[in-house]
Amino acid sequence: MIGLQDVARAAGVSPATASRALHRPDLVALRTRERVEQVALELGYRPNVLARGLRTRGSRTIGLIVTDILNPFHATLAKGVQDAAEAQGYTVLMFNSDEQPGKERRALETLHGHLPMGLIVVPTARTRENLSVVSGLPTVELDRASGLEGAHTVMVDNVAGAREAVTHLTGLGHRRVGMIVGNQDISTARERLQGYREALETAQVPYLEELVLPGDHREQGGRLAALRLLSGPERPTALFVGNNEMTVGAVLAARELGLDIPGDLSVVGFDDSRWAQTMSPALSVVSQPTYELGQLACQHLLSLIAGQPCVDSVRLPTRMIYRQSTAALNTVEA
Amino acid sequence: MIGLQDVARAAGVSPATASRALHRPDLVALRTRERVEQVALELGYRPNVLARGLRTRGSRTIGLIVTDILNPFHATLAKGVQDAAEAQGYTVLMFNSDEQPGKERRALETLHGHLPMGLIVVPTARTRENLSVVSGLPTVELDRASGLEGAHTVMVDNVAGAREAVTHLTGLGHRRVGMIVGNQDISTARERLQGYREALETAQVPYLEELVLPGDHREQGGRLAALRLLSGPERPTALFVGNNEMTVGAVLAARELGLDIPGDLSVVGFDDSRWAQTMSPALSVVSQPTYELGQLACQHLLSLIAGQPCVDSVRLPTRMIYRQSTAALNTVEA
DNA sequence: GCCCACACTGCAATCGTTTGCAGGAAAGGA
DNA sequence: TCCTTTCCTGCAAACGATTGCAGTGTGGGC
Repeated sequence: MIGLQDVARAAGVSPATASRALHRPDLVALRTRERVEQVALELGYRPNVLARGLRTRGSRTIGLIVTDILNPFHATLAKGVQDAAEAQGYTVLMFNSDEQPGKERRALETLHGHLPMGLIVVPTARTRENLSVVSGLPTVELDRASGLEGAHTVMVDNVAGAREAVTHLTGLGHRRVGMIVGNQDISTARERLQGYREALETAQVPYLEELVLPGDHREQGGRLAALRLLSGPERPTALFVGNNEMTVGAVLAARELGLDIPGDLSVVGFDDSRWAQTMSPALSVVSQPTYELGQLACQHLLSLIAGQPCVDSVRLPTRMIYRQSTAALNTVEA
Repeated sequence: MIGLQDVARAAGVSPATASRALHRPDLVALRTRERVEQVALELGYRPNVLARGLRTRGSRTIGLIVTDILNPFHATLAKGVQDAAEAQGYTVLMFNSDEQPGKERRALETLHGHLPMGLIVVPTARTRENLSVVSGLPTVELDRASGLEGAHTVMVDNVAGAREAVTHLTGLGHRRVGMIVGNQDISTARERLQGYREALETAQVPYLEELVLPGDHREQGGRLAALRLLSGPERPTALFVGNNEMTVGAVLAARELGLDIPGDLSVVGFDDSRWAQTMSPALSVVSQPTYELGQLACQHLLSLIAGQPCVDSVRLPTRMIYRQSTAALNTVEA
């Protein structure tokens, strides 16, 4: 490994001067600086981030914890964060919590030892407690809010998104609109449920508890919930599903039961995806500006690190995309 | 930040003893050790990875460079690597090359400064040259081979996989079998093309250059290639596509042209995915043990780091999955 | 009672970089 | 010519953990 020592020796200066030449150009004579830069380039010098981080207590590294990297939504968030970080010369240390508070905690502990300058986290149900591991670290919560007082959050407007989706369904004449909803410990699930209720109320459709079933944010959970919901005596004619993975399960469940979409059942999912676009019929969804969400969270964090004042909470709008999985209620049949 | 100093002071020993108590248990008296461990736990001590890495020149960190984190195949590889690394107490620094040699090089330079103990890379077209940035670093090439002499590689048997797919098609009676093939600078693309040729030869079907069109590994490239291939005067009756993203494009192209799958065109893709399973008709594919591939690469790398002897090259088998996108050639029509 | 061996602990150097401080040279003014 | 100011450079001390070496104390053997 080529060290600053080597560069200094080759350029005939002290390590101190070499260091300054490379990132404090104004403090060193032009000729010296050029010589050092030249030598550094020739030797392929790369600063040792560990040593520098140790000395300056600033590693130009940020942590990122997502709950499921296999979910394209999270992969896209991650890419947004990474691209924004790289643009500013930051390195991202990425971890996966798999939605498990225990794994999240271990990730935070590992991260802590790396002296990151900030953290972006998609919270789990226990993030509020876990964040004590890195107390004092500038932190941005992404996609969900942990509920921590005064936390910085970057999210979409889940209430409005859900409202739009369900309003679309009631507008098509549906009165029995089911919902598969996520874990209520998680803010997005709560907010989407709220949007659902608001839309029903506006449409003067009574809210029926038996039409709202919980899922676990994964495909299997969505499938099981949908099977139960759709096998009942008076099954709903429309279904709003609270996240992308559960939507997959719900559609598969409908197929298993031999239900035609949208003939027997209209379906709207939350979050767009390749799969939603190419399945047949193509799925109507509430789409989210996912990549931008990640980018924005990172930029927000970097401002925070730089000590610039910024708003606590950012909400990006969703956009309803109308495809072929929703249709007007067949009043003859109903 | 709680340092070893603090632990030592609280336990009434020197930092040296504290250090040994925590990871050289045999060198320190039982009572002392227990006291230190107790105190470390109470104070929530976490070793400073930077300082340790600086001193020991071993950071328990490995680098991972994939070419496209948005591609579920790569996301799955990444998860396999991460899970295996975490199981051994290693942290993964992940980068995205986006298939661009320039980004790959920058990633390697950044990585180099972090003094990683090893590297897992999905090579781009220029990885051979770029790897000089981290010369001497234990490295495993994943999914593809850069062509570097004596490199360690973990891949699937692309030739056999492609052969099986195309043999399936010729077995159904197809004689005009098109292929959309990747960048020939990349080993997987070369090998899959070779499998295609071998299968044709075995079936005594002549190899026609005009039926093999290049794509760029992305959806758009696959779509454009398929549009050209399927708009010709004598269009193929079957299509083998060289990777998952291009398959999406090819299927969309077939739909645009109003071709029925599998009535007008049989399609086989390489690499399975949620999308392939749920589209209609469900897609026949050559599936890969993706997660295992990532895990294996990581275990291989860790053996390499530990100085254990291991084979240079590992090949995992693929598995052909028969679904509804392939059908016997309609001889009346043909 | 003496000495040796052994088990344990502490001192201090080290990793590569940054940075406060001070010294030295050059330049400019008197 | 001499002094002051400015500009540039080097010395040396950090950052926090690890580790070779030396020192201390205890117990046991004779």
